[in-house]
Amino acid sequence: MAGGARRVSGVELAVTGPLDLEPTLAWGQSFRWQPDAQGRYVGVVGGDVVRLTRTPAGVWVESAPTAPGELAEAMAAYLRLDDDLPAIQSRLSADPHVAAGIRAYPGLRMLRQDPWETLASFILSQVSNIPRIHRTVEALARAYGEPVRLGGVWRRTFPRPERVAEAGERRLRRLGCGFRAPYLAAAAAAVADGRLRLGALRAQPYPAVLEALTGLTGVGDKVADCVMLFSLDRPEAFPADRWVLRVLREWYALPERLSYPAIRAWAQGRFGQDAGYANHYLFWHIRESSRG
DNA sequence: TAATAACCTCGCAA
DNA sequence: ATTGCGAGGTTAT
Repeated sequence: MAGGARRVSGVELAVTGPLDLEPTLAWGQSFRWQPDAQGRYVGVVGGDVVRLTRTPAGVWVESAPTAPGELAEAMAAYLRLDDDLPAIQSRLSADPHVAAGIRAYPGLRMLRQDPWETLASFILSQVSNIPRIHRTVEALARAYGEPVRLGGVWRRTFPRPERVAEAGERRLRRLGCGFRAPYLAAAAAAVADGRLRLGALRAQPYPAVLEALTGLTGVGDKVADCVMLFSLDRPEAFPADRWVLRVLREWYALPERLSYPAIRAWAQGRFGQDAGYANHYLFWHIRESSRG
C-alpha cells in the first residue's frame, strides 16, 4: 500500500553556507513544493512526502520514508548540500551583475532532482509561467501518481513514465498540457521503453547528454539545459530563456542575435563550472528588477 | 543558414 | 462581459 502508515521520522541536516527554502524550492526549479500554514515546505521526493523546516543550524527533515536509513542522505543530495556555496558565490561575485543577484537572493541554491520528473516538468514549462506549470504538474500527479502521505498530509508521487506514456496525448491535453502534450507523451514513451536512459546520462560528457535530450521532439537547447542543471549534475549548464537573453543584451551588451551555441560558449567561458548558478542569480535578478 | 508564424491554455488587463 | 495579449520554447516552413 502506497504511502502507508509508516512512522513519521525526522532528521536534522547540517547546512554550511546560506539556504533559503522559498527561492530554492518554490521558484521554478521544482514545481511540487508547497508552503504550509507554518511556513514549512511540503513536497514529494521520490516516493515520499517530505516536510522541510529551516533551523538555525540547517534543515529539519520530516518524512515517513520508504527507506528510513537513507532519508538524510537522499535529502542532502536533493538539496545539493555538497555544493560549497561560499566558494561559488565568492568566485561569482567578481561579476557585478551576478554579485547583485547574490546579494538579492543569497540563499538561492540549485537542486539535484529526479531526471524524469525534471524532463517532464520542463517540457511543460515552455511558453508558460510558474503558477501554471505548478498546476499542470500537480494535475498530472493527481491523475497518474500514487497516493502517499505524511501523517495527515496526502500527496501523490510524480507519475512514472510508463503511466504517462500510457495516458497518451489526448488525455494529457485534457489535463491542460496544451500543445506540449505530444512532446510529453513521446518523452515518456522513450524513457519507459529504455530508448532514453536518463540515469546513464550522468556519466556522459556534456555534448552527448545534450544530443540525447534534444533528440526528443519538443526538447530544445533551453529545456535540455534545465534538465542538465537541475537534475543531471551539470553545473556548467546555462539555460538561456527570454529573460536570460535580455540579461545578455541589456547588461552585458551582447549582440541582439546570438546562436544558442554562441551563448553557451560565452557563459561557460565566463563562468565555467559556476555558469548554472550565475544563470539562476541573473534570471531572478532581472525578473525582480523589471517588476515595475 | 536565418527569420517567422503557429501552437494550447489561462490569467489578467482594459 | 468580452477581447486581446503574453507567458522561463520548439518546430516546421
